[in-house]
Amino acid sequence: MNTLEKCVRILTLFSKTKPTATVPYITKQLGLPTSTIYRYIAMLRRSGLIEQTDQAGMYCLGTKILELAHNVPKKSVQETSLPIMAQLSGKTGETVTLTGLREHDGICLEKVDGHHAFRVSFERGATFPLHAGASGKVLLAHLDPQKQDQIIKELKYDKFSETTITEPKQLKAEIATISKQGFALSNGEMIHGTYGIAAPIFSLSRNVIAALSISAPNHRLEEKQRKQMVQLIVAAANKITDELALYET
Amino acid sequence: MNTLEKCVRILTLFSKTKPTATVPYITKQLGLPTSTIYRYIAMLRRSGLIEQTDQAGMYCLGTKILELAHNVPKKSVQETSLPIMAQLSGKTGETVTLTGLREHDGICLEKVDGHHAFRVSFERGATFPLHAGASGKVLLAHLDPQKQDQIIKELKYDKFSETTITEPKQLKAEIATISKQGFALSNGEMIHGTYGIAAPIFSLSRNVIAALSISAPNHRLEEKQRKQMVQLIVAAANKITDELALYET
DNA sequence: ATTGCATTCCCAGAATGTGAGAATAAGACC
DNA sequence: GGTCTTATTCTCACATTCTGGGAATGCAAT
Repeated sequence: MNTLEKCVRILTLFSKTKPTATVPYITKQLGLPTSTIYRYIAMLRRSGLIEQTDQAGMYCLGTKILELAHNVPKKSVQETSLPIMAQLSGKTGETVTLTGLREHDGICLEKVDGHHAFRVSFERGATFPLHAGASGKVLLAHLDPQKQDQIIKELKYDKFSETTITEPKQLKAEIATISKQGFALSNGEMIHGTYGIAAPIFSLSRNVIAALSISAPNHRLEEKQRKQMVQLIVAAANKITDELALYET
Repeated sequence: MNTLEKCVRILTLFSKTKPTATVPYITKQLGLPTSTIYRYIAMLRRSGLIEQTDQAGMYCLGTKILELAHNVPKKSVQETSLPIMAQLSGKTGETVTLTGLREHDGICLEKVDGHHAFRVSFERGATFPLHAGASGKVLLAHLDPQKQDQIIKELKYDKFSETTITEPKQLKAEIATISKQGFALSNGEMIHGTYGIAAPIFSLSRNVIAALSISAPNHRLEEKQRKQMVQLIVAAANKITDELALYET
């Protein structure tokens, strides 16, 4: 484990739910000696990746990361998708999200909020596990079998709600269905009370590169509307796939 | 120069205007041997901080950075400022920006876009030098004299337009004025054709912690409106300062 | 085939990283 | 003011990793 890897591990300890950490905490998490962690914290602070909060002994991620994030280029999927997402969100009034794959997680690359006051809203950069929610499942479903198996084995199967899938077998069955039908549904698997529909976006070489999804409070996606929504999402995802194919040639 | 510092230098080479880079380019920029840079790129890719673009040999910042950025906590200034910024933007129709200090640069922490179709719009995480633009100057003006002198010496004085200040002496004079009057004006110093007004936000200990600014095409901030705008900005900045003081006690 | 370029490999010497413990600083709590 | 507790820095002998020139491999395009 080299210096960079250790630094990234430290940085990854911070999350939305645990945005600050003390040195003793980091020490425990990484199992490295205190003086070593202090040395790392000093390094990370010098580079701006970590900052001290108002409270002494508390650290959080620094603004240098915002600066770097500003320079992460948008991929062609993102640029192609945005107008189509905006259109879809306008037509349906619901939040539309573009999700990519990053390691063994899904990551929100773009989102267009719906106009309803009561709505679901993810943020760019938010990550979530692949076993819960329509986007995660649809990404997983269209991965090549090797990666798929590997990820299914290594997932942690956190239970977010009553409907969250927590068994590898169950997940495999679900994924097989999704792969056949070309879209995924989620009834509150990740966030209780919400409903999600997702469809895959492919590269020219027919690899999944992202998932397009729509999310709403579940009463607005009951059976009647749902059928129509599925059609809209699948059509939009296919449109993005097609446009990407045009550019890639 | 340790591993992390080298990594951060590599990451910092990427910018909005130069979002991708090749290994030979990085080699030249950092003055390190090719095989070393390849080793670093491999490390950075493993951690997701850098990704390969469609073209072989081209690299760009990776989505891991988006994930990290999502977890950078908002400081109390940001949370206090946002509603006030929204109100100010609503009232004036112009873009309102909150700018913080990061090393020797300003960095956009928050922004609320105005409703005009023709408008100025910065993005969260965008950085810019302190010698140009109202926000930069106002931050510089209220720093403690030591830091101020140091930064004034070390600035690179890039010329963005006709009105950009490029002389340390001139900048010092300007800053003295700004410090006295409590706000800064910029007539296209950074972006030709735009006008900016900025006021400082202070901590309880009376250190500048951010600048609040309003930016617009210059014809919308002509002398008549400008006076009123200055009052609005200064009032809003003071209000934020006061609210922060309440919490900090 | 051949060229050009990206990328990986190799390895002995050089430079950094490591971590227990001591030392210091900074609050917090009698 | 004194006494804790906890944060933070420092030291140094030792271990580990890093370093970088050059050779080797891989991969397209010519």
